[in-house]
Amino acid sequence: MNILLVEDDIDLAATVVDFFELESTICDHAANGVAGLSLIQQNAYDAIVLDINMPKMNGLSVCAAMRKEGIDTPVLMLTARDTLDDKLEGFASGTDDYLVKPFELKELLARVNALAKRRSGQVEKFHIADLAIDTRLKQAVRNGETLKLSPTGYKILEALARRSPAPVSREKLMQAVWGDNIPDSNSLKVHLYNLRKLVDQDNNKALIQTIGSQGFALRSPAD
Amino acid sequence: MNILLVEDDIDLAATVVDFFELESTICDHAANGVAGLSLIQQNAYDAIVLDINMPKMNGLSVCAAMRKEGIDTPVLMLTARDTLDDKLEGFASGTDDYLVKPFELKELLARVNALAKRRSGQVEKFHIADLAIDTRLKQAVRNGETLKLSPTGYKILEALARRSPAPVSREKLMQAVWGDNIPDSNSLKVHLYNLRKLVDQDNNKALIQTIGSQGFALRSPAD
DNA sequence: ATCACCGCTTAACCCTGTCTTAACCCCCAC
DNA sequence: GTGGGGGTTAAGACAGGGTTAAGCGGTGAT
Repeated sequence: MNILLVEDDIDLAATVVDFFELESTICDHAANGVAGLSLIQQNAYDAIVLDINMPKMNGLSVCAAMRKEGIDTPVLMLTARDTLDDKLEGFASGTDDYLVKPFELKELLARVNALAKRRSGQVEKFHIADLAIDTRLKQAVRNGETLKLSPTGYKILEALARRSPAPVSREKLMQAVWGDNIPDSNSLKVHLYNLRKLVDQDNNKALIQTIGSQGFALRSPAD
Repeated sequence: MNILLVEDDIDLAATVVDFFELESTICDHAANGVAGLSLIQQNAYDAIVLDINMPKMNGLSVCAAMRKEGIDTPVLMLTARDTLDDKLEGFASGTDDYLVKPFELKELLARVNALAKRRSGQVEKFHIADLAIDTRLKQAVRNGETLKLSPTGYKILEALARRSPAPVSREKLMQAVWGDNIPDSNSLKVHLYNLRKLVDQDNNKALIQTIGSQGFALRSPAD
């Protein structure tokens, strides 16, 4: 794992770098925005941690600049306590996550790992047993055959895969498919039914499982 | 999302509750520390917002008390403007974040969401003797076999595991399972019976133990 | 412009597993 | 002996999920 920290507080930066290296994560460091941007342009990082308040070029500008160049490395923003507007702005400029100072080191690590992983998942595919999902092509393959999923069917499947093997509650699923305004009735049930027919079909191993009154999970029956 | 606000200023509290409900976040309210603590003990919140200055029991004490009981729900502390010392004290008592009054509602919401989300992403696993419980997967494994728990069965087991090896009173268990409205009769007894059949089965070492008239504990018999 | 097709929603209905209830039993303490 | 706390059992109620079919709206082709 290869990440970049852009932070003007030298003490804090040193602490973070040390901690990350303990976890076998290589962590470059730049002390201001301009230096950071230049490193970003030169290297391929798995994730980037940006402080917002910095001399020369603040984190938001750095983020906006790199996005403009088409660099889609995930970015986690570090913000000071009382600057909410910054945060909102941050997300507009292409930030993937943020953390409020002061923070715990292990939390930063966890989030950075999550971001890096998420991204590698974005480019690649999910694999659950013999089912492969390609989020870019928006299609799923099982047993060599690409499944003829409807748009919503695919959305549900991807939402399940994203959390796999953990169960996903009905609400989360509906959220994932319809966003804010959810249809009245049991539409989800029907979609799940149809999805199962396509995915699990005449296959012995049913990957889509219903977990008690918790929700649904995508995992191989053995687990 | 289910959060608790403990705040003695009724007007402020009402404002916050209204705002949160607009954002489809259920927000309980307690007007003083003692009431707050009792709600905390009874319910499982995703996050708790505590005012520091309150009659009867201040926010710091509430936070310290709940941590002492092993409740690790994230806490956001509200502090008056010019009491920095309070803040430092706050973090000592187990606070996860704080906000200075006056604050913007949307900022409070953003922080509370961040806290709750952070926690829900965490993987929590419990190990009691040869029993392993994974709260993310919502399943329990003993002796290599995953147990076929009913929804309520799992809830009870998780509640027991959360406090293990301490005993959990009937009331606490019922709260954990049914929340507010509890069934009339001896349903818990039956659930416990069924749970034991699944967990302790033909195993010599019974992990679910009944403690005097204290309640029930999940621990290995040796302890 | 019209028609056919496809997927989405809706509202039934059925079925299975789970929860509740109310017994009865046992053991121990008083 | 009596009462209370807990364990065991079985039956009925119930909810949640599964299944099916009909109708609606949009889209693309003719």
